[in-house]
Amino acid sequence: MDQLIPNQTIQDYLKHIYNLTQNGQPANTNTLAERLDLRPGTVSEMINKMAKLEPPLVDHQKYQGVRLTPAGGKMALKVIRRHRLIETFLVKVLGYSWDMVHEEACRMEHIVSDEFEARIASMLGEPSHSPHGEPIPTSALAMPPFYEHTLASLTTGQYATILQVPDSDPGLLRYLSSIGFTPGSKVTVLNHSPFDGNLMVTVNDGNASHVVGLPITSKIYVKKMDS
Amino acid sequence: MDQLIPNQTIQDYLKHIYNLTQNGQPANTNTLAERLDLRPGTVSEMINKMAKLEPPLVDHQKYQGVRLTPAGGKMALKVIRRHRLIETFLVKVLGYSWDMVHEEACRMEHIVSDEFEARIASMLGEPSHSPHGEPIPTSALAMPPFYEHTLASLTTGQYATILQVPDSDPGLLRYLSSIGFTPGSKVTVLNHSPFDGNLMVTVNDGNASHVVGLPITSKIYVKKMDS
DNA sequence: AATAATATTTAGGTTATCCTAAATTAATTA
DNA sequence: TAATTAATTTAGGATAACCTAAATATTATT
Repeated sequence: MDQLIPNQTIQDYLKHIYNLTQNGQPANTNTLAERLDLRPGTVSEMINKMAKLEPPLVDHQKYQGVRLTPAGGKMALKVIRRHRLIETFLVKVLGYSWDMVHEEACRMEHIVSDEFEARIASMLGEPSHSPHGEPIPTSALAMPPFYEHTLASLTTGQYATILQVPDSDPGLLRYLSSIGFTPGSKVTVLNHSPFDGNLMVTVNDGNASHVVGLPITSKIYVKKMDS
Repeated sequence: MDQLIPNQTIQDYLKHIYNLTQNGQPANTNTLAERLDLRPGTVSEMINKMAKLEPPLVDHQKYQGVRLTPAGGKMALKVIRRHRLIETFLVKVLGYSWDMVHEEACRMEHIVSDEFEARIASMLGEPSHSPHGEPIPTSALAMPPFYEHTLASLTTGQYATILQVPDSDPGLLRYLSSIGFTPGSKVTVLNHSPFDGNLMVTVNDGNASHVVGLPITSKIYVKKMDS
């Protein structure tokens, strides 16, 4: 399996294409370029190269965006598994705070061995989710089902348990933990503002209430509870 | 400190120049090329570039070999510290066998953060030596003194405690542990053969004896005991 | 449907790191 | 010391991954 994994650059492309195609749509060049912090021309070139590898890692017809082939999908899941296992490892074993693990995992994911991956997974008890609640593909590269509902879909009076928060913005993660928004927390919507989408919520039935906007609530996945 | 560390290629040059200049002699291009698995022309070029960085990392006059500058020496020690800390971590925390850690450490040493280095060092109790007995520079980058005597310097009847074995050859490491040659073991020389340098030894006063040649004994450092 | 706006690709160029092979310098031997 | 051998450097090139800017295709708007 190791020898099938291509270089770091391509691994990053695979990860981002995977994320961008989760909605069923192909990933487009510009969005990919933005995520990778590269210029569109560079991405266009590399996509072409990835489509010509043997086996091809992506499906691509000119101007029509890009999708992962089965081979590309496997490799993407392998990288994602490593990333999330490493994040979990850094928090649980080395005591990192959850806002400091993403960057470190982004570097480590490309260079650790299968051995390292297997050892930390075993030490952690084959975890199914990262500290941010992101699902970890199994060692057979099966991805757990995605969560359906975001916090943004709740309305006044409803409550829910937080399942997953976005992992890559340290400032946001520090803010979320400061208001108690961590996987497992129960949030109750005191008020849903229909025009701007803001939610006023309490966490774990506490006294403090917080107003949180759509850019945040639309990226937090929850399990809805009866209300 | 982090921003002073140059890229992976240069880190590897620094490490090898450090090792090759321990005897007081400058490192020469061909030896360096061999260690780095590159062609001499490539090394010559890169040495030149490293000498022109600001601050320069190496001293070099044409045809006269290369030495580290104080800046280069610090960086070399930083990389060596990381390498040996990571080896220790892999053995002590993740349960690797000592023959499997070198390669993994060679990749990890270039990408982990100061944070990672500090956390594993603290978790391990600021270790002074790797599992192979190699000294670990302190966080202030002070290198413990080198060991003076190798196993090859013992003669018939002498005995000694093993302090350090070479870390990078997995096959050799498996052989060494199979005969009990690990740091802390006591070896007694039953016979020293003056022509070929072979030593016949027992380990920890056991029954079995082993004949070990110069290529091995000259790379194992020991503490001589009274004989 | 024609035009304007946007997205994508292509063309030509840069830099880092490697290579081989030729040229040069240093070291060794006759 | 001259000639030979060995080590080192230089010259010229290759490749991967990036860039900018121009060209082209698609999509949206009038």
